[in-house]
Amino acid sequence: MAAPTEPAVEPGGRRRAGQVSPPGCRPSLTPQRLALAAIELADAEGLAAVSMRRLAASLSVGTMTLYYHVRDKDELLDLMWNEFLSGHLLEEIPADWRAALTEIAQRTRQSYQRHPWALNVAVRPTLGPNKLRHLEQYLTVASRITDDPDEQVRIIHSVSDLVVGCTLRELSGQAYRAPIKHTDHRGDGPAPPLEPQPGFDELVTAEELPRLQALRTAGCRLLTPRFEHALGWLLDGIEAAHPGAGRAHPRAVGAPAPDPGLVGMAATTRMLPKKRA
Amino acid sequence: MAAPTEPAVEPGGRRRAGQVSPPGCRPSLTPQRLALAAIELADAEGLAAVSMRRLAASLSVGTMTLYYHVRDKDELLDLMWNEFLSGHLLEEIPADWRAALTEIAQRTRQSYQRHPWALNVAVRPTLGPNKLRHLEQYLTVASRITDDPDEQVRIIHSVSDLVVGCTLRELSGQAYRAPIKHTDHRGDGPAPPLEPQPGFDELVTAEELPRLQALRTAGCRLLTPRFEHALGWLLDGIEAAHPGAGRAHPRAVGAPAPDPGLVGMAATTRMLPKKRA
DNA sequence: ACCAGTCGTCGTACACCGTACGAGGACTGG
DNA sequence: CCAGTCCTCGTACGGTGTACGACGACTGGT
Repeated sequence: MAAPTEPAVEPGGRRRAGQVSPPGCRPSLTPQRLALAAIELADAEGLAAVSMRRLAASLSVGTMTLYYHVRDKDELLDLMWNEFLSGHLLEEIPADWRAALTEIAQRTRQSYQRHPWALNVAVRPTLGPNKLRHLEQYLTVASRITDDPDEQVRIIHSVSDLVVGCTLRELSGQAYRAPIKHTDHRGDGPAPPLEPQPGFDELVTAEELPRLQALRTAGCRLLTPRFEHALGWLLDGIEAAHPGAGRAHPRAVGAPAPDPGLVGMAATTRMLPKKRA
Repeated sequence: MAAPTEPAVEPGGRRRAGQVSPPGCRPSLTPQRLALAAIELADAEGLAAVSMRRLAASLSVGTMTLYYHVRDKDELLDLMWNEFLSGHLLEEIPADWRAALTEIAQRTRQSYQRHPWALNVAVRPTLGPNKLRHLEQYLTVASRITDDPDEQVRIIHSVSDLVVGCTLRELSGQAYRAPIKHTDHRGDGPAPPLEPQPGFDELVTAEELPRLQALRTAGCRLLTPRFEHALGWLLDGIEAAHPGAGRAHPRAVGAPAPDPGLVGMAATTRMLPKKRA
């Protein structure tokens, strides 16, 4: 309507469509730059610090200027999420599928640990280009295990679900706050000051929670970060379900071992790549 | 200082301590009632609708009244979280440990599906009484697998991590929104309207993402809800690592099967409880 | 040279949020 | 009668996301 050239802006849709920028233009403010600045802010002061005003100020720009490059704050979060996901990508994928899945998983975990705010964004993700690239890497590995596409998806999801769940628990656990008291219990004193594992010791009342009590007396910490065990078990299960999958160093599946704990360790150590293609 | 009786309120600590209520008192407004009303609100209109004003209005009460029963909005969220976790508790725990873990996991999933807002709260959980009860149930099962407390904790975490990760993906996936475009790519047209699996088809550019492209042409949906497979694999791995664990119906671990897909199904169907104690 | 139109920036204003502060009512024990 | 506690709540402050429209710089056509 308004523009003589054809594409430009369609009325109901996005604001700027092409933005291919006639050669000599230096777009000092791009959606990506916004996302990067927002990530810097979130890394430094948490996701709550990422407000449009703060972000604009950190870019020495008016608040409403941001809304020219980004439709919503939601879109800004999507861009942050997409940029964040670039940290999940491997440059090179190991040949052994167990090693490869392990490396992708650990890369993902490191990525989350570097940017803890991403967990809050992860609840509402969009399918961005980096997410697809990440899936592509996962799929590259899964296709070595089976040819069934549905099974590939199941494998991918199971691994990435474990990674996300574990990372979420660990990261949120390290921010544990003062606990709430037993509701349907008479209050037992004015509550002592907090321990390093806050609330755990005070809340476990022994007679109602015998197993937790036993755990406590055994000196077992509830917040153990042993992620490799879980992944090892899952990969063991996947491997057992796909005996035909080519592995560099297959082992006898289900071989009995004297100590159960050592079996878990064995599965874990085996995850390290023993050989490159 | 101010109070003649001893406990009452200590200056630096919580506001009300005992609130044991001399018999005939009907405390029409309790923290739990606040939490329940907030949950009702969140179920109906999402977590964003839970503001102190809206909640107070839904209780026909002044906004600041809430702050007598609750220190923060954070404390309100903690109470909601604790109340939400009561939905994870089983009345009866199956005798078979695989069946028990499966039932706890599925109960947890159902709980999240009923209250999707809980995922946003899950990022910052506190150790409330219901969380402890939930852990206690998990531990009851894990203690049948191994006597090593650390290993028990590892087992519990691996299962619950998988559950949380999977649930998070599923729930956030069913709220997929319009995707963002490839950033470092020339824009390819003004983007068609959205499909039921939004963005997936448009973004997969074939030459850069061959595996995803193959998945797409195979008609494979990316958002498959097959949670049982992942849990089956994980439990297979745990079982293989603990051959001594007493099961009602143990099977030959790692027995080769013709079709890998069917092995997964076999592991899945086996999870159903075959016998009660 | 002029001018229409787009690009990019931004000030103001509005509704909503969490909550600090303090006033005030109801009830209770001395 | 009074002091004290429990409970309620109105007002106000600083924060948020963003709709709206004004404003300058640049550009291509005439």
